[in-house]
Amino acid sequence: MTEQQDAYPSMTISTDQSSENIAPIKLGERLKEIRRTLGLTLEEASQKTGLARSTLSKIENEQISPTFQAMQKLTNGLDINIPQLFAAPKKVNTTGRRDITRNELGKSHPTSTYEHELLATQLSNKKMMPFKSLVRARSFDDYSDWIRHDGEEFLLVLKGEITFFSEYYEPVNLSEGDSVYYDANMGHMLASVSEDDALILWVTAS
Amino acid sequence: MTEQQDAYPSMTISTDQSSENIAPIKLGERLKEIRRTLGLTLEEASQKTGLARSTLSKIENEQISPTFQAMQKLTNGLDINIPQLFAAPKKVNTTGRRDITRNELGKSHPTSTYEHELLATQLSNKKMMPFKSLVRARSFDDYSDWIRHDGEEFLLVLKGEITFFSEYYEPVNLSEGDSVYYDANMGHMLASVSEDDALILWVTAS
DNA sequence: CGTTAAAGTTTCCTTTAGGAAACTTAATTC
DNA sequence: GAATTAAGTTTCCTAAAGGAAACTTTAACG
Repeated sequence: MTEQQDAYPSMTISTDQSSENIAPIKLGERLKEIRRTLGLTLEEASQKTGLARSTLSKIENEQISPTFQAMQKLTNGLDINIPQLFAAPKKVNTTGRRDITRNELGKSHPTSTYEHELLATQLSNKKMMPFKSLVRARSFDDYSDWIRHDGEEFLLVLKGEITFFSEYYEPVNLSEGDSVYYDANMGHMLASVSEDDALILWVTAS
Repeated sequence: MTEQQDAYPSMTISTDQSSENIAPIKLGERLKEIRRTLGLTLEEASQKTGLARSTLSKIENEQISPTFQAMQKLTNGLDINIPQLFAAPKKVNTTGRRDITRNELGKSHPTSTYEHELLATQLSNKKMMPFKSLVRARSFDDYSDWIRHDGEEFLLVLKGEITFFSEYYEPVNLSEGDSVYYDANMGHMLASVSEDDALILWVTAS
């Protein structure tokens, strides 16, 4: 498993803008945008939310900071949820992003028990992290402790056979084509059954 | 590809509780819970957030409805994000969920261009949807229009060779072991290159 | 253009949130 | 178990939010 992709005339095309969003949320701006999108006047929005026309105007122009109570009326009345209101001030437009990784050309991270190959390295801010990994471990004892982290994991055996150990269940053997989906907060670890390393694909999301 | 897993002495164990959360958000309660979890006294929280001890107390006891401004101080000071504050009043504890799908024993959904096999059908409310699919289509013409939907997709070729068509890029051929990660809002479609159906694994998240 | 109607803003007043300090309750120490 | 301290609540004041109505701006029409 090589560790460089630069050597390959890369097929990767990606438009990607990272940059965290720490900017103070322009609540008013965002609200006006939403109202406009819904095709509502202040008067109509007022009726739907139960907030005065004047109050809405002031909120939209950042003249006042609405109370939580007011915000609930807003979100209920306009049928939007709160995260939606704040979380996406600047819509991080990801449309059109794409990243191709050729076989054996991911970014390699070898450890004693695994050799992880991170796929789709060109894109940041993505919902999932896909890996292809060689499972080197032969038994439970190769680990010092359970692997445990936030999020969920999906795993599919590409080649070989592995034993999937987990905190709350009995170990199971998985052959080529078998898969598991599990919560990664539950302690877990893998071992190859045969003498050869096993190859797996796994994807995490949190 | 069979469509029943019941026939197989299933390895699937899953603890799963759905139930939407529409209940009026107990902001104060939740806040107190968070503060306690962080091991902070009102005084300490006051220093971190810049809000008066008394104000915090009133908020926690639902005596006042904090302004958005106050809420920002709260979330910044305690280093929590706003969605987290509201969105997860009752922590949906998913720890310990697991679902094993044996090769060729997923839930099958045949169409003219694909035969989708949904994996990990036992668990609901999961962040990812894993599929194994036979790509039946032989050309672009087998489709009437782009496939386009919310979320992101990761795709890996298990067997055969496919052409990956997408709205903003030139078509690319992907062989066994190759993968793509892309935004599913970008129009996309697949065709098998050879006479045989190709086999792919793909995972969506939104 | 001037008139009218609708959408949006500002003013003014009432209600409520936010802060400082007094007070109460719960824990700790002698 | 009284004295001391720390954590939390309530009071009282002031600063800011919310609503009704007056005012200004924009759009539509003759």
